[in-house]
Amino acid sequence: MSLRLYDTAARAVRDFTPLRAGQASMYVCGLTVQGPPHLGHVRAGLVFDVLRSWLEQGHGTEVTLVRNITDIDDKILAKAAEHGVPWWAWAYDNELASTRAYEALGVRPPTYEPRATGHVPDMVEFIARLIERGHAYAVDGDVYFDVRSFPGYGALTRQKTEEMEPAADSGTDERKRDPRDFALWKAHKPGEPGTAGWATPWGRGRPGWHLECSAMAERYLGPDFDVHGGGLDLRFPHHENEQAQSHAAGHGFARYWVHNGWVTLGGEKMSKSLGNTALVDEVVRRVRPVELRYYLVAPHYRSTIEFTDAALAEAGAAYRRIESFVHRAVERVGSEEPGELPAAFREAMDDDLGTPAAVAVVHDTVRHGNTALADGDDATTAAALGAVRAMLRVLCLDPLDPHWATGGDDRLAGVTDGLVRLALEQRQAARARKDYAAADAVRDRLTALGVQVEDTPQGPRWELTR
RNA sequence: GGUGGAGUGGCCGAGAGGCGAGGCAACGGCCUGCAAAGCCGUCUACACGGGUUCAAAUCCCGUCUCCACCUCCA
Repeated sequence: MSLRLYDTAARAVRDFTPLRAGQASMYVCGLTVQGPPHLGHVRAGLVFDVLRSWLEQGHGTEVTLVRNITDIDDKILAKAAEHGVPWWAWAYDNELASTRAYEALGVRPPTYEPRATGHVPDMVEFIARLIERGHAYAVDGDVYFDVRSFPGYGALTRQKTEEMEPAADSGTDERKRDPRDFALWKAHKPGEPGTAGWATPWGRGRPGWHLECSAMAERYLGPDFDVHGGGLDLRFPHHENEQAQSHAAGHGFARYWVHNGWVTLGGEKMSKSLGNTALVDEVVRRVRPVELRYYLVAPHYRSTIEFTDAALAEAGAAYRRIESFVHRAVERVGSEEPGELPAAFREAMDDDLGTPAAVAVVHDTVRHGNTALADGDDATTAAALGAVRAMLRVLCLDPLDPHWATGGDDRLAGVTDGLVRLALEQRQAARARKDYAAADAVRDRLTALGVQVEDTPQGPRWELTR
């Protein structure tokens, strides 16, 4: 069974066949590091982390994943100026914040994470090629892509150029041949810092946004590659422009376009201008990162996720049910290594990365495992544990993965365990002499501390509830 | 104006012509000294109005509501 993916360009689900058998190349638009990341920003990272993981673990495909950092643009310059810091320091600070956010949510680093500012020579070459082929022109140090020279413009998003609203700033710009022409290269402007400019054959200036992705995709993945990913809002103009540039330069470019849906808040797309953002840093203070990952990974990647505290709490409860099975099963049968993936899980993931159905298989397996655990059927318990761990490993949600270790002080953990056991022994003694008031008092005290006590046929066990 | 998406049970969230996804909550039962955890069961939903069909949440026509993009956007 092969993976099927929804391709935005085809507007249909297509069988995924990589250019080179056993190897897949993916380019994902990363962040413009103008501020700290919110949930919407990291969703894209998460979605393509899962896609990569499924290609690797589900299909034995070797994945080269390139996710760029846009570290120079109008907003970065504006915000840095507003805060009185160099633009490059502002960008780097936010790049570090993004890396921390990805790290917190278990998003593995891509194969490579190139920065726009590190690829100016590639862009210059790219522009020269476009000018040579008659698809770009320079005016006063700016270089524009000539939309009318390229008949395929608008193909990705089915935009008919004559129906499009003219760009807000285009009416006044008489230097462009067409209002829809977009900047490949921007001339240095008087007020801008000198460090935000590079010498080119067309004068000093800085990169236009769209060009960097075309240039970096070519450098690391070649003129043709498998998947190009990013958020829905990038379809137009960003991806349309990228495709136009690369096709006009003679490249095959992306073979599949994959776009993830929004995270909304109050029914609207998270954005700084609306003030409706939930920053990763803030949310992670309220819930464990692994629960946030479950919340963002369980719905289908093309669905909108309306962020609410109640939904987040529900996701946490659902995840703890899985986690609790894994811990209880390990206590009973030892830490079974990840085993075979259930067929239903494979089918779900192959069907356009159907994580909702895949997660349902996890829950079904957990239920069977719980029954086996209650029946003392160790062989079935172990098999369920192995399957659950294998599925969770694909989603990077395995509670036994060292990544999710709480990381506390081991010595302190030992002391805590000893103290809780001491209390539980007192409670067991009270229960033995049927002094239930005393036994319940011990349990109540532990509950108040966030220690949940469960009596099992093998004796009492405890778990932290938060 | 153009392009694309959405509306599903108390809630979250899948599905895309027939077969009750899954989870959370609630209620009942089993288990328990009582709980907790777990298991079993109950709640039979698809924005609205028409139509096609033996059969429609799913296809067609119309309507309403919401969201996104149209050169800053994950």
